[in-house]
Amino acid sequence: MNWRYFSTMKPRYEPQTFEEKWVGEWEAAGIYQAADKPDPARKRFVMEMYPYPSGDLHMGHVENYSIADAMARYWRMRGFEVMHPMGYDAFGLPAENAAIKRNIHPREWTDRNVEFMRSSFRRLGFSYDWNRELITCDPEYYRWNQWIFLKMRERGLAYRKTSPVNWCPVDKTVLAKEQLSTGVCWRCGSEPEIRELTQWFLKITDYSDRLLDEMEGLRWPESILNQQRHWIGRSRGAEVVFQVKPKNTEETIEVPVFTTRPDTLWGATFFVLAPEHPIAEQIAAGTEIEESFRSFVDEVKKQTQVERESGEGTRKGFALPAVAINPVNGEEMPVWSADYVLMGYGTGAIMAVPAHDQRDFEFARQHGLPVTVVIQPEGETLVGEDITEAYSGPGVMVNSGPFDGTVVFPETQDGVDRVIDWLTEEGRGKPSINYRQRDWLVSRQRYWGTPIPVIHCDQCGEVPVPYEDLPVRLPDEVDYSVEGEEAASPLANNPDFVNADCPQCGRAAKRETDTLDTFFDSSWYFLRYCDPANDQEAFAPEKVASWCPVDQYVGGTEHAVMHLIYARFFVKVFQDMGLLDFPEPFLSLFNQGSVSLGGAEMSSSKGNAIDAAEVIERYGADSARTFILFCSPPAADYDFPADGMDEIGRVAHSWLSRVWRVLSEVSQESAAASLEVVVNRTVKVVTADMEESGFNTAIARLMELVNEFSKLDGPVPRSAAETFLKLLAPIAPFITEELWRGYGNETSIHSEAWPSYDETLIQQESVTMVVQVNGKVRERFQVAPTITTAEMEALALQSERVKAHLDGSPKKIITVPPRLVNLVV
RNA sequence: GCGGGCGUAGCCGAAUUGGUAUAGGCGCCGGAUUUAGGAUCCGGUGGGGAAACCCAAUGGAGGUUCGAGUCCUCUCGCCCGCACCA
Repeated sequence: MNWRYFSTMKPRYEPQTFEEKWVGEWEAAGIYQAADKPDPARKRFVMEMYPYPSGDLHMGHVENYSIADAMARYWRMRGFEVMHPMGYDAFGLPAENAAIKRNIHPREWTDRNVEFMRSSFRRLGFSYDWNRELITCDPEYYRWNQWIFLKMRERGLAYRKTSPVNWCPVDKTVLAKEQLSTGVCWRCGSEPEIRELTQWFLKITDYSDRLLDEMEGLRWPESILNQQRHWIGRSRGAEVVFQVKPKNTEETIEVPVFTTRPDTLWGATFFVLAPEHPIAEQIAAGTEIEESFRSFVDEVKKQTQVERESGEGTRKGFALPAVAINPVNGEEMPVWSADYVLMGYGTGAIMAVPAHDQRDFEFARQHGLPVTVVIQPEGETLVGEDITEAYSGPGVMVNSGPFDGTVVFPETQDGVDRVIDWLTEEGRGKPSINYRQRDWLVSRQRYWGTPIPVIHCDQCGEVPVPYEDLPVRLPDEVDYSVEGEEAASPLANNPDFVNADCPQCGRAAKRETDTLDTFFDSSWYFLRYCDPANDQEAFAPEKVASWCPVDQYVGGTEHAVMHLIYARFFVKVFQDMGLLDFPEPFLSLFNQGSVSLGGAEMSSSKGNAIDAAEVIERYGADSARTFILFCSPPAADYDFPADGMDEIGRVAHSWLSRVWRVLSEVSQESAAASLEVVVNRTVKVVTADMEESGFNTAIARLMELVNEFSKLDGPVPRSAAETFLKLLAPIAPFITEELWRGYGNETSIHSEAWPSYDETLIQQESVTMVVQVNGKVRERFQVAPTITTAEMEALALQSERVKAHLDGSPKKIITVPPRLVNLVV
């Protein structure tokens, strides 16, 4: 006997008629709300990188959230307490630029977009705990930015210094080193100018070693870890002091150099100072080359990074009137200034060993400087005049005084360390470690950000705003127009904001007018999710302790050395402050692939996007989600065909329609044994797929099961149908709920337990055994999975088809129960 | 140049990690049903053959192995990240 469960059943799948209804019901039932104190053994903190609130949402965005939501829903069904929050990275340049362009306030623009994003996310059925939503431009959020900033300042981790910094002329603000991609501004692509400015920095370099060493246990894509390792760029070597003698004076100047190859010290044939090096200027000062040197420096400075790259091969140099003394053998060598030596790395000065460093080699050949070989590779004798490139591999030290005959392996430091020890004993040098990473420049000359809570007083200097006065609120009035010679924030135009009393002496003083980089906001928002309404502290340590660290983080690769390093840094600082007791914020990181359309990056503003709202309107939210999870492995890139919108209809909507047709009507009869086996096997493989985030293959398995269902004579047995719906629920939450409730279930499918499977049932299924002769398949049998080796061999040898390829008895028989027999003749 | 990754059907992609290559889907071809459909259902879809059956193929060339998409060597092509880091 069959039941038709839908008295008013619509024959067609029309998701628009029921999807929205469930959003409200789920929220009313509170099924996605996370407790403050979960069972620590059964908790999962799942989150995606929170979005910048923009006014549109396309299928590229949908992928990120669909992946995380499928994970969150799966784990919830697996019995975990799941926290899956959402928030908005609501400060920042785009809001300000858009506001200027449209002549509205950034807050208005932002609020509108937040409202749009929130309703889009609800419509897509993402299982967020909306009670934890946060918006970073909310004073109740950014006051804790200010609190953290002041705490860091107390610990000496936030400080101001004057230095050459990158200033983007289009965005009209300074940039952190991390925000230059290939030498240009990461947002707008313009070439930055170098300006000498006083800026706020965070001392992230104090944490370089921990950032490097503590990443080891993270379940992150190797490429991200590698990018971070390279970004931090720790290199071990020695610092060696050279005596530099300008020709026009008797005095000598001590100039330290950093080298990773102190074993090549005896091969140093010249000495190079960066053009910006103050000692280079000192040497030139008052000599006849002073003018020409200055124009050389100007010429080098004029070059941007991009130009320096294009001018590859020519190494500009300037011979300075000085000699340097090699501390290992007392030999004099000429002193040069050259563009390839950077002031920003090491000490800004190098010993040049052209025989063993390619850059030094090129410079030496171009400027006629000597090349002395001091490392001979095995089985070869290099001659300085003849070689055509530097040799940097392992070998035996020669012409190296006490170290002649020492074998060195630069890769492993073998031999090199002996030289460092010797230098240290002799007082000529010491071990040294250098980092590529620089301190994080966090001040920005923009309005729409967190005001830096500092007051500048003529009497007292730099005075922190007292904690009880936080937050320092952004004023509503803003005048972006005025721009002086000095890079200044629009806040500087607002006298009501700027003028303040010094908290220490009470006299008239001026507020800091720069705001914080928005990466400051995102460095700790995951902690705030644990305690979003706390007005006494940034977060209650016990709440963070019960949910953090984040178990699964989902996002793109673009933040490899920005957000993902900054957040790690903050957590380590909080650990030192005793606010939490774990070293790393994100245990597992999943990078979704990029989504493009017709080979070009999806972008609504460029008119090259598949709009999520349009997909929902035409096919429903489930189709959007199912398509994006099915079209390719979630970590792989996917390029939509030109008719991408139709493709979603052909693939996802038509399959869900089929699901609808096949499962609208179910039978109360129990499933036949053969169907039970198929269902159990499906549970097994889909579970394995979900564990590995293999959503595309999970959907493929579910498609196979639907194909099986449709081969049945009558309606699908209810138990089988419900198992299927549970497996599909994390991916397509609406259709599964609609059908599930249609069967008469009174509570949500999303609160159901994930189906289990019976392995013994799966073992009853016959499998195909193949018989190969010399590796070629000649016969197949359906056999029980429990078949023995002897049975397999017997079966194989009795086959006529096999005998036809056999000339006598096989030399060797390989069996792999229960799948394969290979006969070797 | 350095680091990471990829190359399987016309297209997106599977392949228990060394064991039936091409699951699932799109597209295409054929059939059924329908007043009609760009709907639905069924079947086919590397090549040859009526069929039994035979042969080829995972960018290319070698190698290890009873057996290689998977491991090794070389090579070609593409994508991403970093750019003189001493």
